[in-house]
Amino acid sequence: METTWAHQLREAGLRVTRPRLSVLSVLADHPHADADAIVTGAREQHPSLSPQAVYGVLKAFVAAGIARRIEPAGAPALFELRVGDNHHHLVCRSCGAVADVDCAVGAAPCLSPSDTAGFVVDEAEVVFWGLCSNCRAGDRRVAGAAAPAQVGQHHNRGGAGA
Amino acid sequence: METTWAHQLREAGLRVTRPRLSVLSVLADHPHADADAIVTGAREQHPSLSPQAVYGVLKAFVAAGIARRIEPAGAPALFELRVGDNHHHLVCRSCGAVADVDCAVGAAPCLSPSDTAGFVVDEAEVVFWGLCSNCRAGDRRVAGAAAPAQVGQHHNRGGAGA
DNA sequence: GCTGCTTTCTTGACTGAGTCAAGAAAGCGA
DNA sequence: TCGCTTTCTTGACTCAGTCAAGAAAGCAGC
Repeated sequence: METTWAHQLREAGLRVTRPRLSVLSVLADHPHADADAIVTGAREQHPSLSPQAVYGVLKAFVAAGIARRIEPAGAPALFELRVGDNHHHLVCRSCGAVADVDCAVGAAPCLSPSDTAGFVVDEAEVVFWGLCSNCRAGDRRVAGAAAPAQVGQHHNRGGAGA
Repeated sequence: METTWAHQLREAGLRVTRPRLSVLSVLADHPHADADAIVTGAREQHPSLSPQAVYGVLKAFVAAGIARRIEPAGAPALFELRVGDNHHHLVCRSCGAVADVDCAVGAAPCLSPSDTAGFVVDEAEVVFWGLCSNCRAGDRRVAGAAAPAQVGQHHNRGGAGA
């Protein structure tokens, strides 16, 4: 496994280091982890890892196109390895869980705003807000509680709706 | 004009105060202003206004449904008075300018992800990233710059392109 | 128009996410 | 294995936004 990561890093012109491999494996396990969760996870393999190193690693990954940064309103940035396909996200208002959705309405649907106001659009980012199945069940009791907690691991690739 | 604002505030069950009227008029002039810009603008009418007061006012407005808060990735939150219609936004990667777009593909298109992964979706938020006409003109000189960089502080507000 | 209660604003301290910089450590090519 | 370059560690810092307590202002009733 790590051999694969190492290969990917080299492909991207990055050096292969323990922190980077740790971060990659955390991202593979937790597809929508925030920086803090990544630090925690990566420390299992590399206990001395500093948060700043993780920020640096993530920035390098994003710059190299290995990872993608998503920033749901009101929550810290999340990172995912799935890049290159134009997929979107479902975010739970209650627990902050994030799930992937393949492009919403057909081919590259979202790239067609009705009026571009002179903009040249190169990407459409869609966030679907709602409640995940867990919170729907729980929310009847808790009603509104549960802060924008972190990163449900629940992800599920939608079956290529497009 | 201000009479209208006052009326709207009362309708929403809020007291009519100078800070609130100032913020409302700034929002009317600058449809996608961030908190800082609002403070600056509102101080023209109310020089002693504190940033915290503005945060409080904005929070009250959002809670009352008078204003809406939008948070493009990598930029401070923006506020707009246009609420109640499900419109979306065009954001310029280079200067951070924001323009409104009416709902993208017909009726309430975006509310139909291909696979909801168990989520109950109640809102779809769409952000179109690209370059505004100003930056396209300028960018030919600056070339490669304007990477997925961070939505600089320069907002060019003003009528937001449109 | 005045009084008193309640909401709102001002002041100041604080939190959390993320950045910047300098020196130490580690990776890679020869 | 050597030496150069990149990356990591440590620590200070910025910026957006929140929290709390007391002062000021708005509104309803008289």
